[in-house]
Amino acid sequence: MTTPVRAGRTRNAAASREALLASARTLFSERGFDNTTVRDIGEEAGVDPALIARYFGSKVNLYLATVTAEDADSGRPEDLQHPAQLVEWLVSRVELRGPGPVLQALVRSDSTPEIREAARGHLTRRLVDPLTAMLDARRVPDARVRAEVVVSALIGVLLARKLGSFESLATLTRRELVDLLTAMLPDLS
Amino acid sequence: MTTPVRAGRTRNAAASREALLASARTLFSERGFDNTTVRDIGEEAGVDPALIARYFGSKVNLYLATVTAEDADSGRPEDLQHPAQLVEWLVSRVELRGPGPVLQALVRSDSTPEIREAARGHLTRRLVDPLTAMLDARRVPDARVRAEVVVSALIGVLLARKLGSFESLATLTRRELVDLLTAMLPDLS
DNA sequence: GTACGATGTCATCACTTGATGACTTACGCG
DNA sequence: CGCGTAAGTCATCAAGTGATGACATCGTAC
Repeated sequence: MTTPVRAGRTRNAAASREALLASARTLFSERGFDNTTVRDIGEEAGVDPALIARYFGSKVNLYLATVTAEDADSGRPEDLQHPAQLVEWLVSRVELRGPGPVLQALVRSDSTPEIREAARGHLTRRLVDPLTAMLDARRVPDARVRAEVVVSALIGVLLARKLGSFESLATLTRRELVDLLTAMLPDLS
Repeated sequence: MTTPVRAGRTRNAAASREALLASARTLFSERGFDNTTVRDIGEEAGVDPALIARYFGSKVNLYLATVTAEDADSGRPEDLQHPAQLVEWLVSRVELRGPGPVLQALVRSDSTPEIREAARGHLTRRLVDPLTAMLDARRVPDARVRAEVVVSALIGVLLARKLGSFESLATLTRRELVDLLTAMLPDLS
């Protein structure tokens, strides 16, 4: 046990790595994979972009690391009991932390298949599977496909709102949005 | 009245222009703006990409031309009377002709503001406004914001389906999808 | 049939991107 | 101290991008 993980101040590999990861998450989440450059990430993190290669190997691997980090995140929707809570959770999360790199990938055709697959798996595990279980428990028919429809619909609405594509949608309060979505999707109530 | 518009065979500016426009629509619709190169468009159209500059000025202008062409398209949803018909129309359209360059833009953060604005206006005019009118006529409260939610939700679902992001969703027949969406969104029935 | 303008081709520019490796600097141990 | 290595910096590469303009070639009017 030689060096503690957060060793020195000015030179700190762990801190640089985390800074890159955090910036990558933010930027991928805002702009998608292709529209984020490693130089952007480095600048945002205050770290030389060459270190991305050192710590993550490549831009793609950095992206995959953000997905993994997302998986390890707190506030698991698996704990929720009622579908309406999932809407609440998802909306809050997007409002507070941005759509995240994964939601973007659902409806974007860019990126390598590798990336799409990672995002797809993440979404299925974190959102579709839990929702399917909830619907099943409530004897909703076609639970799985309905869960997929709900998740992709929610993502469409949340991304459109985040991007300011529609005026009325963008100006709703969070509460109003949650209530409206719950009202409009009876499977959730 | 010197030269008819569709003059010679081998050399035909109008035909080349149309070929570029059609290919651009297809590729923008599949990959989004940034992930489509002018070389791709030229190859797909069987036309030298340099002609894009000649006939449209720039790649951005070519995109805007596809949006305008979309506006002039047949099968206007404005003619529809019932919200459920709009789902039918939108689903059919996406299945047959792809999502189109405009739907992509709703949930994508790439592209210039210029492009986003054009796509936004198009969507509002073609989908949100008619749906708002229909909901208004049926005395649905908050018609406009509900229309925006429905449209962005539908786009989320259709893009996810088109991209194969979710398995069950991708394997539905068109009919099943329409019925399911109509059932899940009571505003539409 | 010939000359001119419209149409199409091509090489190339300037720029951006992800990646790489040689170089420099600071930390921490002895 | 001073040295070795981890950490950070920088110049540069190769590939790809949109755009441009010089050039070639076809079609048509005269």
